[in-house]
Amino acid sequence: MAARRARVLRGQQAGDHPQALRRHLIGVTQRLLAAHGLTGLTTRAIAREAEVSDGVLYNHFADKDDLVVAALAEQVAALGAGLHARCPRAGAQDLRAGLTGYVRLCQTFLDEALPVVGSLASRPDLVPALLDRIHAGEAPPQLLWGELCDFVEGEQALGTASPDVDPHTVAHVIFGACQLRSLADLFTRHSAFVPPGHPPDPAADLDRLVTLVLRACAP
Amino acid sequence: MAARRARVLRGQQAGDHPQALRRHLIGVTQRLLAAHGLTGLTTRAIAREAEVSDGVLYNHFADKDDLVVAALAEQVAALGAGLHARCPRAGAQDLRAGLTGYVRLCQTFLDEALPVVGSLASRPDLVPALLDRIHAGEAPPQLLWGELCDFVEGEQALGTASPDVDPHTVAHVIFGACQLRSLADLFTRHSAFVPPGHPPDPAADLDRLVTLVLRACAP
Amino acid sequence: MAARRARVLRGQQAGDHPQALRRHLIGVTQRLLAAHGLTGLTTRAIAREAEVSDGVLYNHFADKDDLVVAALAEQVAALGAGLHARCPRAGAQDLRAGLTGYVRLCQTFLDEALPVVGSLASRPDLVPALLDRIHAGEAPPQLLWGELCDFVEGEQALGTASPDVDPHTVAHVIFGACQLRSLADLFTRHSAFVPPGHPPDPAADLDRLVTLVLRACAP
Amino acid sequence: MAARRARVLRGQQAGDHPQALRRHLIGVTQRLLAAHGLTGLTTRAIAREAEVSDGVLYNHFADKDDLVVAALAEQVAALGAGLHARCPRAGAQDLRAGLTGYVRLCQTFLDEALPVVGSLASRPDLVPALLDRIHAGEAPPQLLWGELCDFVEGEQALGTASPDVDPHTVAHVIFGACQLRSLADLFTRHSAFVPPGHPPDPAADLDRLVTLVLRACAP
DNA sequence: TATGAATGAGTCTTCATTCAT
DNA sequence: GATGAATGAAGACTCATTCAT
Repeated sequence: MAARRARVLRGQQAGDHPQALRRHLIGVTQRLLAAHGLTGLTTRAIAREAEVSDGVLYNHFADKDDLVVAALAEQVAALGAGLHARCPRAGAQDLRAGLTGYVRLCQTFLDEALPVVGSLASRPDLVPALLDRIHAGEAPPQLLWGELCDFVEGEQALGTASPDVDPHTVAHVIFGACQLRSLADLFTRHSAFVPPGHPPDPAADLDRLVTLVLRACAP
Repeated sequence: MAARRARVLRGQQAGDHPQALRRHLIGVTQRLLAAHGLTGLTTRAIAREAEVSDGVLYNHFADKDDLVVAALAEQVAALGAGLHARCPRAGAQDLRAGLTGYVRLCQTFLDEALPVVGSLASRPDLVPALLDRIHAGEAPPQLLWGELCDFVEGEQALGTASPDVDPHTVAHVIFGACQLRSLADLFTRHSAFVPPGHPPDPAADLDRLVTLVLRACAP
Repeated sequence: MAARRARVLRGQQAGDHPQALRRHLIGVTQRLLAAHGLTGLTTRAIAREAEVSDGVLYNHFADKDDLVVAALAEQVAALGAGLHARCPRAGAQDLRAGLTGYVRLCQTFLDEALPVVGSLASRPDLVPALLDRIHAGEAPPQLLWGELCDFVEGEQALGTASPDVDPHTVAHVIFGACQLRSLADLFTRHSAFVPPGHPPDPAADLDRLVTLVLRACAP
Repeated sequence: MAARRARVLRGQQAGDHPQALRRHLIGVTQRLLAAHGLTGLTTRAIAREAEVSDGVLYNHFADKDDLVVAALAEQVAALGAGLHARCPRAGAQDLRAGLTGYVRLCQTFLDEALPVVGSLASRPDLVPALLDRIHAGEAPPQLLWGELCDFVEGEQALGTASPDVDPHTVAHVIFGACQLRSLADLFTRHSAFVPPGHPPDPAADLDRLVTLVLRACAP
C-alpha cells in the first residue's frame, strides 16, 4: 500500500516514513555544503554520499537549486535552536558578562552560518528563493540581532549603559566583527595566511572586542 | 620575426609590453568577475569579451585558475592606489573627522574588494595561490589596517584618544562593520531583502558607527 | 477477497468489468496521444492524467509500448463505429452525392486516424504489434475502402459509372487526397504555413475533388 | 592560423575547410534520420556515426533541433536537384506520357521526402523553424506542384485536356496518391502488412492511377 | 604567437520500470 | 491489486583544455 523505502533508510524505526528521504538528502547536502562549498557540489556527489540513486533527488525537489535552498533554509532555521534561551537578559549579570555572552553567541552563530554565507556569495540569485522559505523577519539572524538590541536597551533602562549609545550600532559592530573573523577563518583554513591583526589568541581577541564595546557603552 | 599580435591589440601605439594581451585578459576577467562572479565565469566568455581566441589564454596563464588568481591579485593591488595619500594623519583633524575618513576609506575599499571576497568564498582553495602573488604583508588590506592602527596610536600619543583602547580592535570593528554592509548589499542587490538593522540611510549609519567608536576612544 | 480498486474508479456503479482500469488507461492514453503525439508522451503523464499511481500500468500492460498499441488499436476500432451505416449505397442517390458522402466519410475517418498515423510514422516498429491486435482485413480502414469499392462497382452495374474505371484506384485517389489534407493540417496547425494549393475553402476543395473523380467515372 | 580539423576530415583535399564538418554532420544526420527516424536519434549516435566527439555538434549548431532542422531543410532542398529539367513539358509528348512522368517524379520525390514527413509528424513544432530555412514558396514541393499545374494548363491550352478540370485538384490527387503509397511502404517495411488495395505490382498501380486521371482530363 | 575547431569527461535532468508496502 | 518512492541507464548539453594550422 505504501511505497518502497530507500535502501539506506530501511531497517530504521518506522513511523517517520513520509519525507524521511527528503530529510536525509537535506542533511547530506548540508554536510557537503559545509565541507566543500556550493561550487563543486554535484548532484551525483549528493546521491553517492546519501547512498541513493541519482534520480531520487527529483522525486523530492524540483531541481538541484531547490534542494540547495531547502538545505540552506533548514540550516538557518536550525541555527536558532535554543538561541532564545541562551541569550543573556538585561540585568541578569554585569554588562561585561552579558556582552561577552552575546559576542560568543554571535560568533558561534555566524561560524555555523558560514556555509550559507559562502553559498550565497557565489549564487546571490538564490537569495530570493531562500528568503521565501525563511519568512524573513522571524529568522534567527534577525532574532539574535533583536535580542541584542533589546539587551542593550534593557541595560540602558537600568542605567548600566549610556542612553546615548545606539543599540543597532552595537549589534552592527558585534555582528561585523564576528562575521569578519568567520570569513578570515575560512580563508585561513586553506593556507598559512594570517589576516591583518588576526591574533593567535581568539579568547583575548574576543575580550578586547567586548572591552571596546563596553567603553562605548559606559554611562 | 616578431610574434603575432592579437587582433584587438593591433593598431595601438607600439612600444608597449609584449605582455599587453596578458594585461588585457586580466582586465576583462576583473570586469566579468565584478559583474557576474566567479561562478558562471567561463573561459569562452572571457575570450569573447576580450575579442580574442579561446586558446590565447593558455599562452599567458597556466590555466583558468591562474588567470583568475592573477586578476584577483591585481584587483587587490589596484585597491591600494592612492590609499596612502588619502589616509588621515593623526592630529591633522579632529578625531571624529579622522575616524570618519577611515570608515569611508574602509567601506570603499571593501566594496571594491567584494569580487575578491566573493570569489574566495566560493573557492577558498585559491587563497594560497593568491597570497603567493600578493606578497602578503605589503598588500593594501594590511596597509589600510596598519594605517588605521597607526592613526589611533598617533591620537593616543596626542592625548586625543584614550591609551587604554586597543588600536587593532578599533580596526577590527571598523573593518567588520564595513565588510558586513558590503556583503549585505550583495545579497540585497538580488532581492527586496532588508537585513536586520539595515538602515535606509547609509550616511546616518556611518555616522552612528563613528560615534560609537568615538565613545570607545574617549579619554 | 476481491482485489482493490483504484481511487478514480471507486464510487462508480459496481458490476462493471474487472478491467475497468485497463479501459480507463487506454482512454487517457488515446486522449494524450491525440493532443501531444507519441513523442513526449510519458508514463507519468498518463498516470497523472488518469489519476492513478505510476505503477498500475504494469498490472495491465506488458510495458508502455503495449499500452500505446492497445490504445491505437482501440482507436482504429472505434473509428469504424457506425461506419457501415453511414456508407452511401449504390443507386440510393445520384453518383455525385454518393461520392461526396464517401469523401466526407473518408476525410473524417483519416482526421480521426491522424494520431495513429502520426504515432506510427515515428515508431513504425509498432506496426506489427498493432496489426496483431487489429485482425487486419476486418479493420475499419479496409472496411471503408471495401465499401467504397463496392459502391463504385454497384454504380458500374447500374450503368451510372463507366465499367472501365478501376474501383481500387478510385479508393486510392480519395484516400490519398484526404490523407494529404489531414497531414497538411497537422503541419499547418503549428505554423502559418500554407501548403501548395491548400485552399482557404475546404468545402470547395472537396467539391473539386468529387468533380474530378466524377469526370473519371463518367460512362 | 587556422583551427584544427576533425580527424575524420583530415587527409581530404583542402580548399573546403570552412564548414566541412558542418556538412559532414548534416549528412550523417540525414542518413540516420532516413534509417531510424527522428525518434531514437541521439546526439551520441550522430557523433559516433560521424566519428567525431560528442561536443562538436554544439560548435556548429545551436542544439540538436537546430541540427535536425538543418538536415531536413537540406534534404528538402536536395530533392529539387534537377527537378525542373525532368518535368515533362506540355505538348512535348502525349498526355498519358506526360502524366506518367509527373506521377513517377512525384512518387520519387515523396519517397525521398519521407524522412522529412515522418520527422515532422512526430515533431510538428519543428515546422516553423524548417519553413524559416526553406523560404517556402520557392521550395521543391511547391515547385513540382506548380510545374504539374502548369503542365495541365498547357495541355488545356493545347486542347488535349478538358478546360473544365481543375489543375490544382489534379495535383492534389496525384500528390495524395503518391504520399499514401509512400506512407504505406514505410509501415509495410516493418511488417508483412498489406494495406488495403495495395497491389503487389507498383507499375500496374501507377498505370491505373494515370488512367484514372487521364479519364478525368478527357476533353 | 594567435586562432578557433575539436575533444571528451562531466553536469543536470528525464523517464520507463521495479518493488516493498 | 494498487501505490508511489526508488532505481539507474540514458539523454542533451557545457566547458576547460588541446593542438593543427
